[in-house]
Amino acid sequence: MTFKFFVKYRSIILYGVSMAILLFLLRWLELRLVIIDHAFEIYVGVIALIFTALGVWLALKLAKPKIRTVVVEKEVFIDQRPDFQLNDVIMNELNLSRRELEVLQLMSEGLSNQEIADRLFVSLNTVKTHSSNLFEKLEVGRRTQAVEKARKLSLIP
Amino acid sequence: MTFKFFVKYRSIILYGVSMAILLFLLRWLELRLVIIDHAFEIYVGVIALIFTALGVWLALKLAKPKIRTVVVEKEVFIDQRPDFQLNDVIMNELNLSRRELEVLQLMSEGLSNQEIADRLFVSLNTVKTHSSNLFEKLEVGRRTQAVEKARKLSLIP
DNA sequence: ATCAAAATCACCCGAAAGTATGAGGGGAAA
DNA sequence: TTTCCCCTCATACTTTCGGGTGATTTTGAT
Repeated sequence: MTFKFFVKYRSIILYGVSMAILLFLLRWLELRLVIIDHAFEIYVGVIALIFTALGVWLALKLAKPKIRTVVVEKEVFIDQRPDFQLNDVIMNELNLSRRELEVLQLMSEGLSNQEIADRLFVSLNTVKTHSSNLFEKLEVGRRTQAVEKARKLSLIP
Repeated sequence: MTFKFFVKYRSIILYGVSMAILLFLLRWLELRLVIIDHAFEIYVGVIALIFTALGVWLALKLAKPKIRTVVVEKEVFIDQRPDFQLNDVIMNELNLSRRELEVLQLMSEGLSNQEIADRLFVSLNTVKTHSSNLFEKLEVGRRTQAVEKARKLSLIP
């Protein structure tokens, strides 16, 4: 309870204590400077400066820092290419099977036949068979032609 | 010039002037309170409080506001489809030669090495050499990967 | 249950692609 | 002049690809 009170008004309490001590010191100093000419002005000037500094310190402690929000717009370029839409018409026309399409897609991503086999959990022979059937339906002779043609026919993105 | 100087140190100058005026007033007040007991402590206490307030005011004036930057991403849709624009930056970055680019373009059209050789009037070996160099620069292992990567890097349409 | 299509797998073989190594010529820059 | 880069070409070899042939299993429709 009293601890919390102390924590909450810590700065203010410290300021008060500091003020009391300073006043005491200044009073003592006053008694020593009383014989010097213009001692009073110097004395008061010192008080002013010291307590100004104390005020500044207190303000920095208590004041919530101003936060100025700056909004920065950053352009993010997004490829407008809409979501790829598989051309079902061509799929039916060419009578491509689902498996053949899968092989085609992975082929277009640059995978080797063995890699495609690993990806689809089948044997290399199976992939070759599907490739062969795919080439026949697309009427091409090699994978690069298949990929190129499939892209044009919207079978792959 | 002097106007700018004033604007820049406006708070500090005002503080200085305020201090001078206050000292004058307090001096005047001092002469009126000198006959009252404990006048001095009251006098100094008033000084302390007043200049603390001034310090607080000055601190709040001078404190730099924290700048908090909020980045707002603004989506800009670009239509990448129209006229293909060769990415010269990547070309330079990868240090691709003109011949390598030519081979890449024909490769992406589905031509075999021999067909590319016929098209460019060079030998099969030459095409293989260019392909090899191209794969190295693109950090790929086969033509399908090269084509895929080149498309993504806007080296081919 | 039957049948056709799709999927899976194997093997053989030649073609194509890709790697490694080496050589020579021309042009530009230091 | 020397060096570097690009282009061209060759040879030998390895790996991957693709065609051909055939078989079995699975799946979906009737």
